[in-house]
Amino acid sequence: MSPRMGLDMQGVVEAAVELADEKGMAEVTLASLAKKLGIRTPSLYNHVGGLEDLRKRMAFYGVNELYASLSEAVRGNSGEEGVKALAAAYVQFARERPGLYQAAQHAPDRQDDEMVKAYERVVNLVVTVMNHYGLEGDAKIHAVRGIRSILHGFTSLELTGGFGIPLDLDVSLRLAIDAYLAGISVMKDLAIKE
Amino acid sequence: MSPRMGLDMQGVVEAAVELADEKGMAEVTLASLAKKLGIRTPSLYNHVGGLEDLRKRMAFYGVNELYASLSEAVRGNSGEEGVKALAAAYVQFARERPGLYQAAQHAPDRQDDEMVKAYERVVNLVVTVMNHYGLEGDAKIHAVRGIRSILHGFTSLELTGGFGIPLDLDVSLRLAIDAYLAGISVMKDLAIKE
DNA sequence: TACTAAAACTAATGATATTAGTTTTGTGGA
DNA sequence: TCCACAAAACTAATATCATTAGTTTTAGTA
Repeated sequence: MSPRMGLDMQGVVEAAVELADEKGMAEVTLASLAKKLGIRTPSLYNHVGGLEDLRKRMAFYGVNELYASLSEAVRGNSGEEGVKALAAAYVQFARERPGLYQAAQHAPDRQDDEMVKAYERVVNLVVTVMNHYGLEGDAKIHAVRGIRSILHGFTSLELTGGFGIPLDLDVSLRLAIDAYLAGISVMKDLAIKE
Repeated sequence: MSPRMGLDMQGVVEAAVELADEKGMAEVTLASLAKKLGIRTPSLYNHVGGLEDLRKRMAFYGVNELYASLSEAVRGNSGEEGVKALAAAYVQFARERPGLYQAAQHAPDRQDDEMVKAYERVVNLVVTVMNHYGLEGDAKIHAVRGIRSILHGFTSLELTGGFGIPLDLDVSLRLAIDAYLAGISVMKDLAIKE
């Protein structure tokens, strides 16, 4: 053990994420984080490289947590059930940890190998559940982009208060996914018959 | 004309939007905006109420510009063609004016009547093009939420660099919309036959 | 031409991020 | 047991912002 073990980076990042979930990413400053941790602002530089570095680490943490939630939800379910379980887990994650979800949206640095890998794990999970539809090559990529768009778009609109009318949001998402999947199925049938 | 006509609010907001399009919303500060306009920071307070007020006005401007682009694109087209024209115009807007699109995402203040109305105009445009599908009541609202989720999700992921693979993005969006619309059609047919 | 109100300014304050350099302190080895 | 040291935390200082208060400038109008 190193001399004088105090805070560590993981604890700092997790405290920052707590702040984000409580008050939103905009309220996560080095000043507010230091206050929460009971230390002075410059002491944070012993654990993170600065505000931008903190945000990157929060994004990394968020993407990994999202992956954990999604893979847990998908486990055992395959095909259409898998997609529905994934979708439900996706919005649940964003609702329970809105700040962390927001943090995970930080534009991924393509030079950062660890970050790219973490991001790809999530995308590959979506690819896996979509395998049930028997799409190949580009068609599969397009289909995955579609699902990801629905999930992120719906979540983002819900979180920013974009849906005004008080009509059950879970039903909206379920119907959107159902329609999209039904559409993929019929389009695939059409393509085969040609 | 009032004494000493200099800048006006509209000019300030438009300069801020230019900054946003050039460098992203994060770079839009009162300091950088004042520099761009060749005045000192406090002078901006003659035209806007502060940074938060500026952001609200940028969002309002963005939502109105988006509406103008979308309604122009939809004009004349009805039904499925209308939806496709809307979708194409939506992503085109975000690509040409990424900062303005980002600005328009600022969570709408439900107390601000003008803002709420501007936002509703956009949503109602989507409602209009979706009328072709003959959905009624809640079903229509759910369907509109679905389209909005696809459009915003796709756009947001594209702008933040969420799509890594170099595969034609326009095709991805077109297929996603096609699949969703096809799905809505078959689901409606099923519901009728029951 | 003189008045006036808006526009723009200077000055000052408080919050933030960041760097440099100092002090504290817990742990592992002498 | 005690001591050295490295990490942690600190103070001090600087630079950038947003914001407020109060002053000066200036273009249109009476």
